[in-house]
Amino acid sequence: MPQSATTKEDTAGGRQRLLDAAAAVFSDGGYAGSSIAAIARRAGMSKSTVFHHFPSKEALYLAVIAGAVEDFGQRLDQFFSTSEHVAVALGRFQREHLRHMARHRQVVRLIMREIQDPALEYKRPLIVELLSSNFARVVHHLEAARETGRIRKSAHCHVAALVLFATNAFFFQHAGELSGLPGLELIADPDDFADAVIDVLYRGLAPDNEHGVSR
Amino acid sequence: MPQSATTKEDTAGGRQRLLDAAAAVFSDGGYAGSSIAAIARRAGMSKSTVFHHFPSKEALYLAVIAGAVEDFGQRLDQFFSTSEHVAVALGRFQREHLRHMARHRQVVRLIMREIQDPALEYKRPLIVELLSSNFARVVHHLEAARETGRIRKSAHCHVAALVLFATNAFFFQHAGELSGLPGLELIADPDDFADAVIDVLYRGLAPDNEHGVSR
DNA sequence: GTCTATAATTCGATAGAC
DNA sequence: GTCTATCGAATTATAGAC
Repeated sequence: MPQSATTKEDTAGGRQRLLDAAAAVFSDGGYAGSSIAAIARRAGMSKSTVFHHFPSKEALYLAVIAGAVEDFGQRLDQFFSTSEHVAVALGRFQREHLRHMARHRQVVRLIMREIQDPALEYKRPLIVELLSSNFARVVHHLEAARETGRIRKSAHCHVAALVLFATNAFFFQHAGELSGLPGLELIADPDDFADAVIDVLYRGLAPDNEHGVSR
Repeated sequence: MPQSATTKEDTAGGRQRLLDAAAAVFSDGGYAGSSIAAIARRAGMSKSTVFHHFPSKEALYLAVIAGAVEDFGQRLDQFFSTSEHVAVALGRFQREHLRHMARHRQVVRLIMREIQDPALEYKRPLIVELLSSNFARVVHHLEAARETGRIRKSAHCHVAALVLFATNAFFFQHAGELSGLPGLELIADPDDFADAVIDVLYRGLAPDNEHGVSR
């Protein structure tokens, strides 16, 4: 901890290079299929250097995942912080989330795989916790908007947040096939897609004159 | 083709038993990790009988997937066919879709895995085609509703349909962890969840007085 | 490189339904 | 008798061990 900024930041520092390399290697090959040696080679450093930065393969693996998730969490609040119209804020969140996933596609793939069938079973709660934290943050912002009347009082914020994440995850996973489907070509652009989703979510499908519905 | 109903339906007939067994075995173990022998054993028949029903392991695998998808496709139209309120129809679709996935969780897992990293790479288009067909059907129903003014004219039906599927897929995959999250316990019941999603999607998040928004 | 175990697929043959 | 489901044994293909 007592390093000076110079040491810490390091020009394209070893640590970050290591994390990137690990993300790439883990991403194809999975946890078990990736050797520290391979990661070290890719990062252009020796195995011992890897162990200087992280105490174990597990720790490195988790650091890769936590890094991307927390990184997004840090920026998340900004998307909502301003006093703009909620729909605008939501649109920005959605676009930025998609961009973030695109930028970190390897880590995202890692996370998704880890959730489907965990390589580190007993670490799952930890990862879920990380993701939940960001989720809770979005919920919180929605609820704040609801309090101030910028979102309808009866809206279910948890569900709304979930729809946001779910839709983005889906888009991320299937953007490839999706763009081939008739009617969705227009949506090939993530930004356009994000806007379209928010349009539906914010304005709803109901005709403009109608309101409540009974089941 | 010229079999009588008796022959075809067969009391818990071998064919269906085979498909069920195949779904179970393929579901854990994946395509490569599952042997015809294991499937035959599970279905209580000999290997040769398997090949009597299906020309190859591949064909069996695909039949399992196609079966579940087409089964849902057949019932899909009914969910929309009536003249009830769109929100009601949407709610039913959402609930039935979740139920269908729950009933066929093994096949669903198979499909999701197949899409993530395909065991039968060159069959992917076929599977996508199957799924797309159901997707297109939902879009079609939404568009019909839009024509008749039961959904607002400016709504993007493709995106709305995608949100439906995406949300359900997400729920299916993460229902476990989800129910642990604070604020989502209430949503543990799939039916309640389905209704909540439709509430958001149909009515939107906008305050009841407000309408269009510029970005 | 050969040898071997494992898994896919093929080949008759049998038994029962209509 | 023909048709279909079923089986046991025989035949390939393949991947890994040595």
